[in-house]
This record gives sequence, structure tokens and C-alpha cells, in this order.
Amino acid sequence: MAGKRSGARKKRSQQAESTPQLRSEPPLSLERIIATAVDLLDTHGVDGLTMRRLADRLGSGVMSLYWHVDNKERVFDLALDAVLAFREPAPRGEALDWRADVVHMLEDWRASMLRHPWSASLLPRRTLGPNILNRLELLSRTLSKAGVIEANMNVAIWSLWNYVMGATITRASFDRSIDDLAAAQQALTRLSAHYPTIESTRLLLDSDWDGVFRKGLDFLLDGLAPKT
Amino acid sequence: MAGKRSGARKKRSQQAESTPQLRSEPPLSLERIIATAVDLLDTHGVDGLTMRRLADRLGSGVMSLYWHVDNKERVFDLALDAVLAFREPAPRGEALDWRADVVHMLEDWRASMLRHPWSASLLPRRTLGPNILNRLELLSRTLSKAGVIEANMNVAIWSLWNYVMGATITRASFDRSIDDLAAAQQALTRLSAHYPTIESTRLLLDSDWDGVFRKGLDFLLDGLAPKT
DNA sequence: ACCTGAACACCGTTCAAGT
DNA sequence: ACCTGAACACCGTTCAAGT
Repeated sequence: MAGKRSGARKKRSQQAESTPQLRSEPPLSLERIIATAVDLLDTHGVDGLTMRRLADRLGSGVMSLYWHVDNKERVFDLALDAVLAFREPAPRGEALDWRADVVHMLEDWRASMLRHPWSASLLPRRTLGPNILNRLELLSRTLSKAGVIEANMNVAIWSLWNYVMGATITRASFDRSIDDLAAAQQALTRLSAHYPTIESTRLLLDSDWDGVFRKGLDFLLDGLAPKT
Repeated sequence: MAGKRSGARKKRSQQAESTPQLRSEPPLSLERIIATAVDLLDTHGVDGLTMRRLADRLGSGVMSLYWHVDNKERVFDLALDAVLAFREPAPRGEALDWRADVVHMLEDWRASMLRHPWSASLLPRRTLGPNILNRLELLSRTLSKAGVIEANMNVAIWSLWNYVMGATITRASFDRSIDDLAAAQQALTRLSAHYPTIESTRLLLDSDWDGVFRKGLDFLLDGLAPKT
């Protein structure tokens, strides 16, 4: 009586055991759904997130998800913002090094996204969640305290945003396929007649990503810093 | 005899006309397939490209595509590279303004991607096609002639790449949903208690994207320029 | 060499219903 | 308030076959 149909989608809980309620899954909740979605994305990438797979992992029927969440898009939005939480550091004394603060904020941002390689390329295409807005607000406040006037503020923020996003998206996708990369560089070598310059510097392989990020950021900050 | 089954997928050619061969579709070819794919992407976005829709547009069966192309991934790769063709300008005199050359190359690159808003966010996640490699090679050569030494070359290229990609991806996706943007800014205003700084500068609305791009690029080039 | 339909193993989501 | 299965309208791709 317990197993109504043998072909039914298996659930992780026991099927014909003695006390089917004991030790069963906790009830669904938005938090559990999003946490599991992040897991799925981390292990299987963007294409690995499926409403059906998500439900399976949660031990529920697919359609149960839709009571907690409007649609799959919404799952993406929430998973993305979840990954971008930022604990604002205790506001330190006033006249400290604003530049170090900015670098720290942006490096933390980048690190958060690299921990979840699917997140960076998703971010620019979705509506900005509260955690991202919070990061932007903090960045803006720091620049403001540093003396960047309001007329230059949006240029400053977007330049930094552009740079961080570009660096992180590139890094995240180049990382994923180190084998492909080696193959690409090999192909490049075979084509060294066409692309002699980038072939000789081993552009695709010899890149110190962290160093590149840091240096480009410094150049940008040099330009954006209020002239004294 | 001509219309074998009424429920068959309609083709754009006539079904029971007098001379069914006349005025029919030209034969399939990789070029036609890719050109149509680009069309589809331009008008319906990334999710609008479907093997079935592609075949429909071409007046062929779905599976016919697979003779010309390995799989859908390959269609993406080829469509992307097709959109990034670059006509190398006639090599002008020697000691000209390398900086103007670089800016021109990168602005052309950005413009090409903005003409096909789906392309920018696709590019970093795919293997680099010949047209992209060509652009990188040209950029590299220009920097080299400008005096950037080999040890600094990869940092220079990747910094510029990161910036261009970030700027273009952001611009392309913010453009697509100007209504969403206004809604987002409105939501921001409602939340001005939480995000006072970015709310007051109207970060989401008052952005001169072209100006931002140009300025940030200038700062980067200031930093990357060989010291004289 | 080039094209095809049927079939398989998936998708996201609507709906009407159960507790 | 919360969860469910059946069903619909899609997907990409394998296969065995047609010309």
C-alpha cells in the first residue's frame, strides 16, 4: 500500500518502512529551496539547475516549489543575491585609507563570485537584489567620503563595476575549463603564423589573474582619485 | 499526393502547387544556417534560438541542420564569431598615435557587440573563435609597437579585455530593459532609507554609458602606457 | 552527399485537486 | 496554508532510413 506504483519517482525517504514520518525531510521553505539551488548550481553549473532536479533533492514534488516561488527566473534571482551577501565591516575611524577600503570591498566581491563560478555572468543580466544594492551603496559612500564629488560619482562606480564584472566573468569561465584552455593554446601554437604576437606571450596560459586584477584596478583608482 | 499528411509541420513553400521546385528555398549551407541563427538571436534573444525554430525559418527539417553542424553549442560559437569580424584598417604610417588606434579598436569591438546584444555575455564563456583571436592579435601588435614590453603585455591585454567585456555586458543588459530599469529606480527611491547615496545620484538612470566607457578606458591606458 | 520523421529523454508551467 | 500528479507544449539529439 505504501508503494503505490513501482515506476514512481523515487524519493530519498524510505518507501515501505515502519515509521515513514520519522527522520523525513524538513518541510519546504524558501530558504531550503534557495540553499539547495545554490548547491545545485555550484556542482552542476547554470544548466544543471532544473526545477525537477531541485524538487528531487528536496524530496518533494516539482509543483510544490511553485507555492514558494513564482518561477525558475525567481530562483535564479534569489540564489544570486544569496551568494552576494556582504557583512559590512565595523565602521572604523574616519580619516583612514579609503583606497584600501575600496580595494578590499571589490576583492571581497570578486572572491564571493569566484566561489560560485556561475554567479558572475548571471549578475549583469538580472535585476539587482538587495545585497548587490547594499554593496553599491557602501562603495558609493566610501568614494564620497574620499572626496569624489557627486558629478563624478556615477562614472566612478560604473567604471569600477565594469572592471570587476569583466575580470570576474572572464576569470570564472577561463577557470572552468583548464583543459580546453591548454587545447586552445595548442591550437594557437599550430596557428602561430596567424597570431604570432599573442602566441609568443602565451596569452591564454601565462596569466596571473589575481595580479592582473589588482594592477588594472590600481590604474583605474589612480584615474578616479580626486585630484588634490 | 503532394500533401502527404495534413498535420505535417507547415513549410513556407507551397504544398500542393503546380511547380513545387520553383521559387523554393535555396539549399542549406553553413552560411545560411549561421546567418539565420544571428537573425533569430537578434530578434528573440538568447533563449529564442532553438534548433526547431531555426529549421522552420530555413524551411527544412530539424535534423537536416545536424548534417552541417555538430550540435547547438556549435551554432552559438559560429554565430558569435560571425558577429565579431573585424576589417583590419589599412596599416597607416608608422609613428602615429597608438593610443587613438587602441581606442578605435576597442570602440569598434564594443559597437559590434552592442549591435547584437546577446553576444557580449556569450563571448567569455565560449572558446575564442578566429575573429576574436584576430582582434587580440591586432591589439597586442599595437601595444607592442607602442613600446609595451613583453613582460607587461598580458597584464595590459587582459585589463583592457576585462574592462571592455564588463562595460559591454553591463550596457547591453541594462539597455534591454529600460522599463525594468525605471521600475528598479522607483523601487530604489522607495527604499531611499536603505540606499540613500546611490539613490540620490540616480545611479540606475543617469548614466552616460559611452562617456563612462571612454573615461574608464582613458584611466586604464594612462596606467598601461609605457613610461617615457 | 544531403535530408528526413519517429522516438526518447528531458524541460517549465497550468490546472484542478487533495489535505 | 501547503502540497500533489496529470497533462500540455515545448526542448536537443539518436537512430534508422530515404534520395
